Amino acid sequence: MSKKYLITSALPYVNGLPHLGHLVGCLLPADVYARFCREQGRDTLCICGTDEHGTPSEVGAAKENMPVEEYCKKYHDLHAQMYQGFNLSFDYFGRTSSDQNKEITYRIFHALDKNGLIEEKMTKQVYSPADGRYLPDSYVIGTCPYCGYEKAKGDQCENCTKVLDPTDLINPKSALSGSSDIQIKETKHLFLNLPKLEAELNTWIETKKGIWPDIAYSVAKKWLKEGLQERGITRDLKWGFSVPKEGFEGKVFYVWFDAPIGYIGITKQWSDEKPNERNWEDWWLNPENVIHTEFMGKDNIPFHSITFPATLRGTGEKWTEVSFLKGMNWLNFAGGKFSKSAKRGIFLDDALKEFPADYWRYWLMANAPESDDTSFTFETFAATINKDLNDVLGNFINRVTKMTVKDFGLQVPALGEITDTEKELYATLDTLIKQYTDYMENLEIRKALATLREIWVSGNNYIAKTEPWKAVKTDKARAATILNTGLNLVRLFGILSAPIMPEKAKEMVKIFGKEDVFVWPKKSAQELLQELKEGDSFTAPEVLFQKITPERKEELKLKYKEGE
RNA sequence: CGCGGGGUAGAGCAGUCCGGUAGCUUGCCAGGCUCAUAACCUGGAGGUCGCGUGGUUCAAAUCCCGCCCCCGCAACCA
Repeated sequence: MSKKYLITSALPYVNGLPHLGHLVGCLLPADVYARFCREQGRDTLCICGTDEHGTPSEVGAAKENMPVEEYCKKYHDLHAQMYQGFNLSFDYFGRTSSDQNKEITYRIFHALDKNGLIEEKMTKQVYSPADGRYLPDSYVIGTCPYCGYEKAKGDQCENCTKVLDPTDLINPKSALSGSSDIQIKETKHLFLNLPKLEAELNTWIETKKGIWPDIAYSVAKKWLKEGLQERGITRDLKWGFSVPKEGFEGKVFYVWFDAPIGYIGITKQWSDEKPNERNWEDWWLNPENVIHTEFMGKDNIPFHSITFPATLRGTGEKWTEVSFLKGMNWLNFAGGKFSKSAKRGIFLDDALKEFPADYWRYWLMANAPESDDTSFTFETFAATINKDLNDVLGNFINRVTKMTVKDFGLQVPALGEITDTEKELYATLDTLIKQYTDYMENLEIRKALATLREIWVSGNNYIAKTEPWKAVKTDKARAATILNTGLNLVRLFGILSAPIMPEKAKEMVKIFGKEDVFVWPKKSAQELLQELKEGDSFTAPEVLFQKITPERKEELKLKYKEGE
């Protein structure tokens, strides 16, 4: 039985709109890899959705004066719409608040409870009568007892970075209402006993050394080294799955308990749509036959490498675990963080208004923050789009098709004698395509994109060497051979670019009126460059890419306040 | 305090695991070509690889020690 490829992107929190950072860290690479896998002919399932429970949703809904269910639906739909705009090819974009997720969450919870991994503890929680709710730690602000910073949050002081409890703060206030009437209440909560699973997790994580990216392995190891602690999985909120246990009425599961379970719940949403042909258990209770690749920003690594695997293992059932965890660093905006509240950075709706999705997709993958944080600037964005997409790729397509139309019309000219120059091209492409495929397979995204670019360059190189504009005057058959090869290159470049730039790739292939379902090339370059035959007709393509002018670049910098 | 990541030509990165005269892209300079989106192709200049004129070694960007700087870090900021 051939393996199944399960691909998940970290679930973006429903509250507010996503920006380029969300896209680059998990959503986009998951899509690129899913496309790659599908083109390889693999049984692929790519799952994503919105993470909906928790205080920020409740607060956001109150602010917009709507019921929290409605609020979440509204933003869920907005997320879905934007991701569609970026051509993210999730097989299902679901919700952690779905009935299916509730069912799976309960199932896992009961199993953990049965295995003695769930414990009750009394905890002190901050209650604000003015807000009529318990406050999460970071919603309490006050003066830091260590450095005197007046706007320290109850979980950590941003000024001195000390980790705090809300009760440490001097003059604590609610960040919501500003009320200083803060009460500490004793309330009972459930905890997952992570220490019991620590040794087992450690053994498992060590098998990932040298396989997972450094950042993923070392963050997981760091947590284990410091020793796991029991982790609260319930909260005093209304918006969430109610806790199915006596004595816990009125409490819900903590968002971080049901959010990763959401991958499974969402898969069940997908399979419930066509229960006769789909079965979520084939994907999630089938560890021997499923390769599960997860994509996420570095903040999410602990949950996916420690907490969630522990949750699944604790059930005693054979759940599919993460095989490869692709953790990404941050994408910053002009040196600082993207920020919703400060309106810093580029949000997805704006991005799509400025440029086609494929421009963003290409830049983000070519500059993916794999080994270190990376900054987005319009300077590098414009330079990359102009050089790589316009000068190298776009101009190649343009020169080859224009020349052919002028000298041979709208038909693929005949392939004549194959010379050493063609053979050299075949050899170069064989090497580069192999390299490109390997990098995609191993999720070395920047290197993959650099190789893709090299592939495009090899086309220009070939044209420069063979000089068809001269050949057409002296040896028309030779010119025909060169342009035949050139047109085949255009089509091949389209196929190879498809996971990264699906729209533009489609346009590149479409001019030959052939398939628009992409199949990853497995033949030799020589065969690949003979798929378009003499006499096949094609249509002259529109100019595929537009340059970003210096004026436009400056406008964008001003508009998005780059450098402020 | 501690922990993790990073510090390599003007800019952005690879190379570090498995030591052997420092590589890629962009930018700059020169040449070629003129089919094409003033583009393409070729060549060149440019780096004491954060610091210690530290240790190991015939040989260190790569291993060891000490230090400095940047980014991130306890769970509802991706």
